Amino acid sequence: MAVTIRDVARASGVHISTVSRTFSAPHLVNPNTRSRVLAHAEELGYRPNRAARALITGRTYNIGLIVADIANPFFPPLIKAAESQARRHDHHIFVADTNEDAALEEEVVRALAKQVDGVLLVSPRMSNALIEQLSREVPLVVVNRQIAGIPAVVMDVARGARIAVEHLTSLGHRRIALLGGPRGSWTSREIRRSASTTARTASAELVVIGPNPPTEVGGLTVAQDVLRAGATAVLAYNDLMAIGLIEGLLAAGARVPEDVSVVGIDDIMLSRLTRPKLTTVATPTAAAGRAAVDMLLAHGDDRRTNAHIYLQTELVIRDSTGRGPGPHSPADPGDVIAHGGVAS
Amino acid sequence: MAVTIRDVARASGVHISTVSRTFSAPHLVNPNTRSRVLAHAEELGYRPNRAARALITGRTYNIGLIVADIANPFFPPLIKAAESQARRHDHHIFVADTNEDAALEEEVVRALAKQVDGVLLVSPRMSNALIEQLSREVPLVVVNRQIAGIPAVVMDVARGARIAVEHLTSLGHRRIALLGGPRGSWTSREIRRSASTTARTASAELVVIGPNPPTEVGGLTVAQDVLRAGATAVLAYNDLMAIGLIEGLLAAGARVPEDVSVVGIDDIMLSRLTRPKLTTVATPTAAAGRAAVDMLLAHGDDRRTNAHIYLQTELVIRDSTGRGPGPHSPADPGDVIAHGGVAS
DNA sequence: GACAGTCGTGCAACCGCTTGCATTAATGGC
DNA sequence: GCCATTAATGCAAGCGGTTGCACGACTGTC
Repeated sequence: MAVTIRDVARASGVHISTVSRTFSAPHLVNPNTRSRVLAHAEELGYRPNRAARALITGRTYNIGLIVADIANPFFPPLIKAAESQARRHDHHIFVADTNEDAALEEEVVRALAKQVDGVLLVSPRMSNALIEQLSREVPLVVVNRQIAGIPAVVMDVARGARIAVEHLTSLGHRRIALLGGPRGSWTSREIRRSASTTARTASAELVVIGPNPPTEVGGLTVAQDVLRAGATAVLAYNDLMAIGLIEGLLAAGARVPEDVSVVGIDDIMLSRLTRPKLTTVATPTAAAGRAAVDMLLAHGDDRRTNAHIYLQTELVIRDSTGRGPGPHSPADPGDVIAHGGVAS
Repeated sequence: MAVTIRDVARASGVHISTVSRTFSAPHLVNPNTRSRVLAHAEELGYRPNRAARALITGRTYNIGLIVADIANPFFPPLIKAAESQARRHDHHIFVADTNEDAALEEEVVRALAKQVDGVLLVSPRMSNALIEQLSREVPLVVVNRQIAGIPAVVMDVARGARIAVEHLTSLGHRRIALLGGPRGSWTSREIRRSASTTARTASAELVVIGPNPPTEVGGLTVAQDVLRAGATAVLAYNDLMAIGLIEGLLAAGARVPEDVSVVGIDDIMLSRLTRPKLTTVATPTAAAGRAAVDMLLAHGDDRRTNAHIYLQTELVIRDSTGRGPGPHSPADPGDVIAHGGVAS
């Protein structure tokens, strides 16, 4: 049915190895022969069968991309960027969704391992030990996680959280709630660590609420907890939770930002469109997707490198944050950036 | 490096064909042998190489999923549902993004054709003729398009558009703008056709503006055109455009819905969160993703079937629509449904 | 004109697995 | 106790490519 290398060879009157070389080692074949073969290949609509090629070369030209939840708006820009970058290098992308389930992550990596050149693990929920083990079975690049010996692309959320908390304390907030993310999230731990340190430095209190599911509902359901805790400002694990929280706060009769200030993280598209518009820490998701693909393709088979790429985050101040009860200091304009560049 | 069928055969003391049958035709092997082989396979961490299997069986257990724009919030729920349904049947999903480019669609289908069992073409921008031609090279299921002989999953946007326009005319709107979608979109044509007929029946005027890019910016930039056209109500090709339009209208000093009513299509997550909350036609995207996968797996190799699955759409009335200048009739409560079920 | 070097091509093994056929052993009917 | 079945396994070809090696035809050198 499908046209194979043999059909092209027959049509061109050469051996299949010559056809093969025409595509994978053109310099080895006589220019005349080459153009004749190419003409026949074109005419017949021949495309090399990648699976067959992979069988012998070991390179599939496929990449696995594993995310916790495709429908979480944080991921699509990353997926899109990764896919486009991969295709630029003639690779295809398998996308898999693990529903925030660590066990499923492992299973999917294993299932994909044989048919990809590597796997991009975005915001994994697995343990470090398991990731290290898997990286022995298939080249891995993790995004939003730091593990010694595993190539990684990390967005500097620690800095983002610091600046967000500084923003809040400078507005006079003295009691800040932190909405934690899902269990197993490295990012969530980083945020917590950094926010905690920063709050202490500014002699503000940090009340941690969580872990929570990283969704709108996750934010909505803790609105009461936030009010009960007496916090006048909140830093949420991500924008979705922040937006859900705002909904919950408004429903409970609290005003945002007059009564409670809310800061999200990620700067998803949504955040510009809600009312009030969300103040948030922008993370360069598209850049992360591209960088992760580049890293995977660059490192190829030499696993266990210490290459880490750091991407900068920035505070985008919109309408969901305002004055708190305490004295406020003038904001440092250097930290406020409207549109983000990327540093490595 | 990787463990192959030979390693398992050696460990179990049987021929590789017995190992092969243990996995692909278990009834042909003695239960004792089978469990011994399975034990050794498990111990060694053996997983059959799918590429090698595909080479001989012709089945890859992979599916291609091609969308115009992963970052457009309409698609992720569909991708997520398709991926999960595919995995339920032990298939993996290649996701490709074509940036709304018809030529790229063709290229991607061809590139993927050899390594998938079929391709899901979601909201394709290609011509029917090209789709028919491609369907001869690889099994195809189209979503949101009707082509004779090609299996399809279509959301009944015609009915959705009809009910949306009826909603507007019953509120007293007599001059309605329709924001068209991208060139090549079957859905856009369906909406236009249906809206046009419905408007005529209600003796309202329909002003078509477009084609437009199906994005927030696409809606934002035509706000002036809408006002200039003197329309008091708008039906947009999708929610993203509707939301952009509302932004544009508000920026231009028009109130929504007091001065202009706006209806979107899709009911993306965003639409519940903007202010005003968007009235929109809900399309069952997740169900479409599942149905498309089921269809592809069911039809297998018998291309050219006429199987079409129709999914129902529903009007969700929120806050972006209100009274128009003309006389209004009471809304038909039967058409107003808050949460959607799915019919086939 | 003999010889070494280069270039272009063919040959055949092989990647990991499936599968039709052959082979062997065990079973049951008479 | 013999023969026909049936069950379980082995054998080997082949899926569509790639690649090390061998070989023949030129080329240039002395």
